[in-house]
Amino acid sequence: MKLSQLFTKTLRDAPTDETAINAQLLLRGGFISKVMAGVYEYLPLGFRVLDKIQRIIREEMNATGAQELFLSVFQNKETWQATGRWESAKEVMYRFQDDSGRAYGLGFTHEEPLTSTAKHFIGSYKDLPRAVYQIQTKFRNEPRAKSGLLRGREFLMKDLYSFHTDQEDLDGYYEKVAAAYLRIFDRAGVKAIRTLASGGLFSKFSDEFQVLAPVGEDTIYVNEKENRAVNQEVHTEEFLKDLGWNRSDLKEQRAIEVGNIFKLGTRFSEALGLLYTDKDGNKQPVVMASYGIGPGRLMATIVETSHDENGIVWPESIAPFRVHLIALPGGEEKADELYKQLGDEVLYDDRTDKTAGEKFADADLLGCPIRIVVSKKTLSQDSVEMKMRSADEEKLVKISDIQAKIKK
RNA sequence: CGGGCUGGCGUAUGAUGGUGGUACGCGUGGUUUGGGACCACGUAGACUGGGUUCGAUUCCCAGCAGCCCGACCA
Repeated sequence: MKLSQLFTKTLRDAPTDETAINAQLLLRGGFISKVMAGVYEYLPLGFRVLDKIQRIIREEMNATGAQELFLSVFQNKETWQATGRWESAKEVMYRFQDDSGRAYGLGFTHEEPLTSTAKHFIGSYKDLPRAVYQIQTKFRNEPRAKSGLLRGREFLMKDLYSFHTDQEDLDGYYEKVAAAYLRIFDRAGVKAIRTLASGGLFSKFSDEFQVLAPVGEDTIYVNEKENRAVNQEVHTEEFLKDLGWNRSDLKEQRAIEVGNIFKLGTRFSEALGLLYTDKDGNKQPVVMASYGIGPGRLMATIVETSHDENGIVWPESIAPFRVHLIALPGGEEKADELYKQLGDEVLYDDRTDKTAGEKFADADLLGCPIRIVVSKKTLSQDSVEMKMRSADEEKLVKISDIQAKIKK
């Protein structure tokens, strides 16, 4: 991609009404655009990052045996009434009527519609287990949207749902997904800590995946030896005793919840009549679990945990481009040539009306892992300059060696 | 939902109860280029409603919007 052709531009100053680091840097870089509180658009650079995050998630979800699908945003009242959540969730669910008076909701989660759909296909123990997931826009009437992409009213969610004959089968798959989650966060360049938390409406406990950051909304108590934690909500003497942990071993930290997994039991299957026939011919409710990750929140979390005073430092796996190529005077022709050779993962600053300083500042802000500068100076030594975004030092690399140097 | 702060060109910011500047951006022309260029000309702005006042962008009230703290957070 040539910077001279890019849809967006960078901003020298961050808008003053955003204080969260992720919002400031992503807005300045032109990764996202704000529509209203808690509602953001993903622009080309941001969309590339998001796409890479989603690819990682899809790979790991598919590896657990889950199948991708795509449910509807529109929710019908009757399905939600069956579980009581048309009423109990009315504060978080956007609801409205069309001109004929028919009521609709917008999905903030999909247990109800999916359980309802699953009834068409799951009727026997032979149909179990199954796991399906989607990546979709959710709507949630947040009383207080905040912190850029971290808490929005419209946001992306990867939601996975699994269906099992019994608790034991569910437990096995649940642990498989927990391991997949840790791999996802690791691959995306953040250090997530599996954290015990309360189960909300669904169950006694749930597992959250928390990334330490001052902007985080959660307070967790980290057991560094085990790389586990408990959420403040369940930080009680008797609970810690059950875990065999001492309060003195735990460190209080602020953290961002990037994932959450729940054992749902039979709450939804019973309410909506998702039953299967077991080997003995008896009807049994299907045992379910659900598993969420917010790709946009994850993107924001990465910015919160990986930046410096000049801009974002993207992990290689999810950077919008692998290489940021800069042409300085005298290097234009050679830079054009390199741009054609090096392929799709290059953001090429071919602008002729910008100074070197501005190009460097933009490269730092946009945060691609490898910066390559081509100028008269470097070409006089038959070289280009190469600098990693995460490092301070640059070095000269012979033109003939570039291909090999930027390979993963 | 309770509390606080804020509301001005696209962004940042100065001054101001008396016809609104500056920087960046953007446009045109020219000169430039290794860490946020230079010159000239041009472009573009007071959230909405009410009140006080001879006169309100400025003061007051309400609404709306944004941010922050708290509550809430399948």
